[in-house]
Amino acid sequence: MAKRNDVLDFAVLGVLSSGPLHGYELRKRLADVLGTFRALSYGSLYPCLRRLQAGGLIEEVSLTPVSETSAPPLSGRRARIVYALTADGKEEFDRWANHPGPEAWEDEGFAAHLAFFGRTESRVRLRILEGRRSRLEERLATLRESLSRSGRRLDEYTLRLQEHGLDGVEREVRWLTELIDEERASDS
Amino acid sequence: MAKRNDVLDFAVLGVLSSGPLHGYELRKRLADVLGTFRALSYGSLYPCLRRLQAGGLIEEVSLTPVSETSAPPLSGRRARIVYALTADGKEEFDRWANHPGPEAWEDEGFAAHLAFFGRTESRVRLRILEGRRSRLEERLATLRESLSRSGRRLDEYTLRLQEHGLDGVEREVRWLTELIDEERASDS
DNA sequence: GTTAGCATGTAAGGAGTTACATGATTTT
DNA sequence: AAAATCATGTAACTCCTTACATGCTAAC
Repeated sequence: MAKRNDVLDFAVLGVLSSGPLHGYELRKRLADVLGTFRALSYGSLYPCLRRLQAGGLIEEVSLTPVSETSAPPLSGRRARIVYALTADGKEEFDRWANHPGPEAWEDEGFAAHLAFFGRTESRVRLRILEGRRSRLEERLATLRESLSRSGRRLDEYTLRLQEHGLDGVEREVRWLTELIDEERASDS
Repeated sequence: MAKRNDVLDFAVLGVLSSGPLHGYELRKRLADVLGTFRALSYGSLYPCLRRLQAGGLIEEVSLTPVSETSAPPLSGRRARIVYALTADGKEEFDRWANHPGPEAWEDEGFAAHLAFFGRTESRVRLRILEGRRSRLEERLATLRESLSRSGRRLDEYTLRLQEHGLDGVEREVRWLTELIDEERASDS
């Protein structure tokens, strides 16, 4: 199992795990949670919802979504399709959040896991943060190696770009170290 | 014109502009120049070469590529197909390098332009750097706005991730400002 | 009355990857 | 004799975006 769009599926389940929502609203939450960049189009989202529904992880409900606290008579507006997690969906989300695979060290996967750290056990959080840091340290080694290998014959500006990229990764490693230290302190 | 793969095409023309190369070697140079990340697969590169050839921007040559300085009798080895820029290809590359479109402010496009700054006029370099900086300042405004809008209801960790992303963009703006100042100084 | 925002969806296409197919040469 | 590196190429597949189709309500 687990082969297809994984990260997106996980994010959708994660957002739905705080309450039922319809597609349009879901997309906005997704953008907030994963960063404005990962604001996917409806052309991705709606097929994803159908896929999750077909897999029995979410279902249509007729409840008003949580966003509508003091419901305006939901007068007209086009019919919304509100989705909620099923029991299987909750289970699947929990499996994702607390039994991370190697996708959790990659850029997108890591961001998605971090976004739902509130639903992840402290022990697992630490594992994800450390795994991510190792991943970046590997990348750092590769970058340094390639820079010292081809650095001399590179354009001055290209060199600056590479060095800037390297600094960025180093910065992220320091950031992760901070998070790890805090996690260890609060866990103790 | 100009609709399809643009950035990749530009990068290939750019690498070939320092001398003829065959696909295998070209791919390695491309990785050095654009960062190891942008190391595209042969499944992308070879079709790209055929596309450029069909467009008359590159052509097959029987010369040994520059990489073979003191040629080992090129004994066996599978037949290599060495490509060189045509006159049209040189012209097209120059148009790219010195008449940048809006793609030059985006992540990939900017990296590609920077990689060939050696072949770009100082005046144009400045324009690209400043355009990129404006682009990032826009992004900064969007991020800040979305952070202050949805920041309160965000998970502590998600917030940290967003802030880290924001810091990263600010850092890039400072970096660009350095480059711009240097460019202005050397231009004077 | 027209624009903006809400709301769902499909079809076509772009850009890339992986896995495969093929085969030689050099190094271990 | 196996493994690594050189070298070119194709087919299938993934994931995503854009543009379109539809239609309602609220605000200007």
